Amino acid sequence: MINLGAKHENLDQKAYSIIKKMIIDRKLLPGEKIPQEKLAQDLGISRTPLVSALKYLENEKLVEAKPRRGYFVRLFTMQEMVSIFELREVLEGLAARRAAANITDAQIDELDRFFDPFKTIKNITDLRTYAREDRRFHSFVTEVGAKEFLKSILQTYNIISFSYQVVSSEGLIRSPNETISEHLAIVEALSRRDAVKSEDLMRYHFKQSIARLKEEIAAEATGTSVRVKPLPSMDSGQPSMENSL
Amino acid sequence: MINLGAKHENLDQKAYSIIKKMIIDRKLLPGEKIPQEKLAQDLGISRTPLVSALKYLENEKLVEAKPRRGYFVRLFTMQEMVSIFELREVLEGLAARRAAANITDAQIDELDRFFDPFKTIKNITDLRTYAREDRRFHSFVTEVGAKEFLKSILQTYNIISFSYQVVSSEGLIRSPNETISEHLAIVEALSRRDAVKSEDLMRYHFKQSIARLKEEIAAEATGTSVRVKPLPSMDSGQPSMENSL
DNA sequence: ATTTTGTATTTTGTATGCAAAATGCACTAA
DNA sequence: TTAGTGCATTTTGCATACAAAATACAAAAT
Repeated sequence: MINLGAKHENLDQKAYSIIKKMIIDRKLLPGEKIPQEKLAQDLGISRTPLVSALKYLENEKLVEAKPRRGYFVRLFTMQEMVSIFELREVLEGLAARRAAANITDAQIDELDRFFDPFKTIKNITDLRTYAREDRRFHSFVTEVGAKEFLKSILQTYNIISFSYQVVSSEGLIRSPNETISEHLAIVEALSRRDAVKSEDLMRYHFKQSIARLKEEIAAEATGTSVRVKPLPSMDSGQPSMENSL
Repeated sequence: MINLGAKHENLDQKAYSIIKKMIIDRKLLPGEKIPQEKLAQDLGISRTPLVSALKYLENEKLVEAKPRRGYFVRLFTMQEMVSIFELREVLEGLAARRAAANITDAQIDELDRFFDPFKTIKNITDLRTYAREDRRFHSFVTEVGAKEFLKSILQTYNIISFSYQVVSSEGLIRSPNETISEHLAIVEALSRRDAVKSEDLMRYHFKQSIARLKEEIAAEATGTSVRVKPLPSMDSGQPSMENSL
């Protein structure tokens, strides 16, 4: 007896996807209140499945419930963003380790072409394109190495990173000239299916960015820099899930 | 202006806590269907807040929703249990790292008394007491080192580990004689506030248990052993959240 | 002009009702 | 005996209704 997926996708699931996308695409901004009645009408559903969807988003931390006051798009402090990156460090490290163990020959071919346009350039200036490739790369590793639990957690925190857009310059914490070699080193370790090295390099990559992030925060505190801010608005052309490093 | 907590705790939160406890205490067993109408009546509430609570438990993975069929206490395969332990490896590793950085002098004193009754014994036979101490130890590290995000994730997976009771002999994967030295080494590193060492040792501790777990699974597959099974029933006297290693 | 108070309006939390789907069960056919 | 088949019963998903709480806002008091 086959159990055909068992997923009809109810209204709350659809609402969930739509609202999630609205947050990612910054149609709903951090801190903003979510108008239940209005949103329900816009989606053509009642409040019941809408609130269900909000519950999901609540433990995904994308949304915050204040009892008797409603739901708000969640806002993160800089300290919390650092915590999230520390989480991503160990989780993507694990994903890389598993990816090295699972990767197929075809996937290795695909992997080898990552960052191709940048391999020969000495000074990378096209931040937008590099940032996109960066996100695509992290997505790829997650896709190959993470399933079920790890995948769902990682997706959540990647979305937070991205939707909050901690950093300016296309979301890059460090310049491409600094990170390209790290990226290529990870690619190389994965190609060799070296699990330990892949994990180590991925964690090193994150550690470096976290250190920089902390510097930025310290600098901002002393008034030296003001690059760290949520964007005022933006339509992510490609709704990639990853934040760039 | 003070924002007094902002938590009145609605019915769904209460239901959530109660159901969670029922799963931990094995009043509801893995695979079992959750009878909405009946449970709602037992709790003296309507289905609306009950279903809300189930949504929470759903993305905590303690419960599984099959559309149009209802909610079921989630059941995990052995492979999934290994994945969960791999997750705990990196997450508790991170928790240990942070704990080493945050721990107070008072907490170090407390920590030093962990495993006291076992320090002088050459062959530990009281598995039950050791297992409890083990869980208490892991809880302590989580409490000191993990907050917000990390904490909530860890709690979830610790509960799964415990509620599913992967392993026999009080939930211990390896014998106390094997793990006591690892535990004491972690205690020592934390006391010295050595973040790197604390993380490394915690991960080593998990890696060892994971390796053993995989052996168990392989052995079970070839019919050598049958120790790995969900318990038929049991009232956890102390509802500790941690699974023992 | 600002703060406070009181009242009208909106929004939340929860129960309830109902159609559609799933389940259980008696009956029939092999 | 086992395997269908059709019908009655239960359960789910969702909309709706409504009391209690929160909010907005106007009038009064400082």
